[in-house]
Amino acid sequence: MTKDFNFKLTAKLEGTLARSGTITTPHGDIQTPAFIVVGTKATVKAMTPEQVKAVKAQAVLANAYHLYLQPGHKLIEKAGGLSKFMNWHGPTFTDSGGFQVLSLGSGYKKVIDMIGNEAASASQKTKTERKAFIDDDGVTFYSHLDGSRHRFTAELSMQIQHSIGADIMFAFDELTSLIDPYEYQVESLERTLSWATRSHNELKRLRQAYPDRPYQALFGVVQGAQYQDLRLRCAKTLASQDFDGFGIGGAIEKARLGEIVRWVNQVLPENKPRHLLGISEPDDIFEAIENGVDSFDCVSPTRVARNGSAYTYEGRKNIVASRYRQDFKPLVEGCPCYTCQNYTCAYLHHLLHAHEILASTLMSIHNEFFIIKLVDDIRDSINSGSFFQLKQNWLKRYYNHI
RNA sequence: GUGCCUGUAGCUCAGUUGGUUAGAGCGUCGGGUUGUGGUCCCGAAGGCCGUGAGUUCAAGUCUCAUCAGGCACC
Repeated sequence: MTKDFNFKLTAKLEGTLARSGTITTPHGDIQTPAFIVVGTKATVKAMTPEQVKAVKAQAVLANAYHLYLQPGHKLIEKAGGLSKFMNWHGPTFTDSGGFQVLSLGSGYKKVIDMIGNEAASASQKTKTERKAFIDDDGVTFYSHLDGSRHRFTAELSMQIQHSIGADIMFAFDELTSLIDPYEYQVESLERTLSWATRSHNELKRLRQAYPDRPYQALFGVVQGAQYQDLRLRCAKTLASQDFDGFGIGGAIEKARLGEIVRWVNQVLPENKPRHLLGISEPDDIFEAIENGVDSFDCVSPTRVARNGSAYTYEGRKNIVASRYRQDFKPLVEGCPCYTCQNYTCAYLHHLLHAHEILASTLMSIHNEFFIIKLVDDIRDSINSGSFFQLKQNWLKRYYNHI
């Protein structure tokens, strides 16, 4: 098997950990820093692959848990792999399903924000209704689709991801929440590290068993919550193993995101890519890139789009609000995206109120374009040395509306 | 003309043998959404309970009258 995966640095920003580069995969290159679009169930919600391409997305990230339950990873394998199945011909990622350990487990139906506050849940019976139970060997959970019982282990996650056939896969990990105590974080980190090694070993076995498959890269995932000793131990341990790159995961307090990412990236090898999982707020993106992150993925652009919010240079705007009823300007004046080139706020406001499905599509096109362009602009600024100028101007306008 | 049924939030309706400040869903208005459990989460505004009398300590609820809509019969 040829290893047609690598990462090449293009430029580094003096005095920071920021860098630009190129990730090469069997399905094409990714210029970094890059925003990776999320397509959980082998579709970027409400968007065709042509539209995904038109917003300049370089890669799509799908989810092993969801595809395992529906339509089943074996079916995707039979279809010729994720890329062919969903008609997306660029690079693909799959997440391991580790996130669902939290979202179906201790975090089930709870709102746990990035400060660590546990907000009131939709259901008061959270504790008794949780649908995932964790032990050192794996996670037992109940399908959100039909209630059937399943069990994930590091080995099964790798088998699923291998069948799905994404270019970049993540090791099976446990995502803890900010409100878990230190003792639990330690216990959880042991599991994540052991699962990383087991994921790696299982993949080696699969590579030998299927020597004709294109190379599928594996990223180990750094956990450790907000604790420096845990983050460092995790990053060092993973760095000493032969991963192709790294994910940085876990709930991270917004105010400490840059700091935590810096600890990790100072320890991880410079010549391998680092992906920050689940982040897309503009200030977080600047912080992360400045501290050495190469790629991101996040559901936010499409999720908030479906609920009526649009990213603009002056912050996020709720287009459902009545002030847009007769606003005949585009979401962002001068924005070259398909939505802004052809539609007004008033029309989008109407579609949202009428619950027309085109609203989701047009809003998603704009939001994905906007966040991807932000990251692309940051990449250019690293290459040209104007990163701090861009950061200051951009964030001032976005958060202070100046 | 006679009999019966129905009038409660913008809409569709709940409201116990009469008993605190009359509720829900939808809609409206505002906010939220960070490795997605595809129409989600939080909050707010909005009612002289058709109208007028009466019974009662107390009426959306009981009585009478009246207005409006519906059904049936002559």
